[in-house]
Amino acid sequence: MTPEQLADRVLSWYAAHGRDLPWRHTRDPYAILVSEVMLQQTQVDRVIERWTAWLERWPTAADLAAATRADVIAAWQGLGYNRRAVALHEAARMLAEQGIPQDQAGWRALPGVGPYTAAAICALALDHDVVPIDVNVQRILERALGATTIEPPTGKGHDLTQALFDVGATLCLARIPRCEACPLASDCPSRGQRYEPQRKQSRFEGSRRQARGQLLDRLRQAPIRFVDCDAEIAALLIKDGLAERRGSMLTLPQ
DNA sequence: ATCCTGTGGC
DNA sequence: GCCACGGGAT
Repeated sequence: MTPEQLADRVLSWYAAHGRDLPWRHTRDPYAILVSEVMLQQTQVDRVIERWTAWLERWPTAADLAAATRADVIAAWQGLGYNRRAVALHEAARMLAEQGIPQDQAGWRALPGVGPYTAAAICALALDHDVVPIDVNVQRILERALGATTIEPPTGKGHDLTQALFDVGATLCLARIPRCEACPLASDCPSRGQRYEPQRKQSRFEGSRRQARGQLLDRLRQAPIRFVDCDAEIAALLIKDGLAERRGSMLTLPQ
């Protein structure tokens, strides 16, 4: 199968079976940025309501830039990878001050925006003909083409990106793909194959990760006396901009 | 127990 | 290149 055929079939499938997600109703770069940062390592179902509420509370980059960091961190509760909240807040300040970047390099200059997110924003908000490669898109391309990138047909970068996300999320699953429903199956060399998990995740119970999360949750409720917390864990939060020491107290920043 | 639309620090 | 970074769902 050629890349052109793949794009064709995925786009046809998407027209009939694509998901209707709230951030697909906007082209506002700030709103797309919020969705992409939330979606980094976080599943769609958990992001939908949080994105909607976030955009209601802070509709523009200037609105988010004007918020306190403490409020932004508090609003991130439950989304995980809390550094993203600090990065997004700082990114909003840069957007409010410097305007909207028009290319991937410009977006890469924002904290929390790496190669994937920069490409995604350019494809989805700026309508550039690029396809961001995340693990899901990479999986589809490797299985179907033996390739790691794809050049979208002119004018189709935006739709092909959304279409590949949906194929990856609903059909070309990591372990057990649903080839019987996949528009690529008839010409996919990997059709019918199963895959073993390769990633082993360390235990969460009793981990430093858990301790971090618990301390941050306490800070979200109220400042605490420094002596009442594990200094090593507090130092980790401070290093990431998630907490600060004020006298004898540990608080959310600002 | 395993999965999940990455980024940044070293 | 390797590692830390959350938390919910299944």
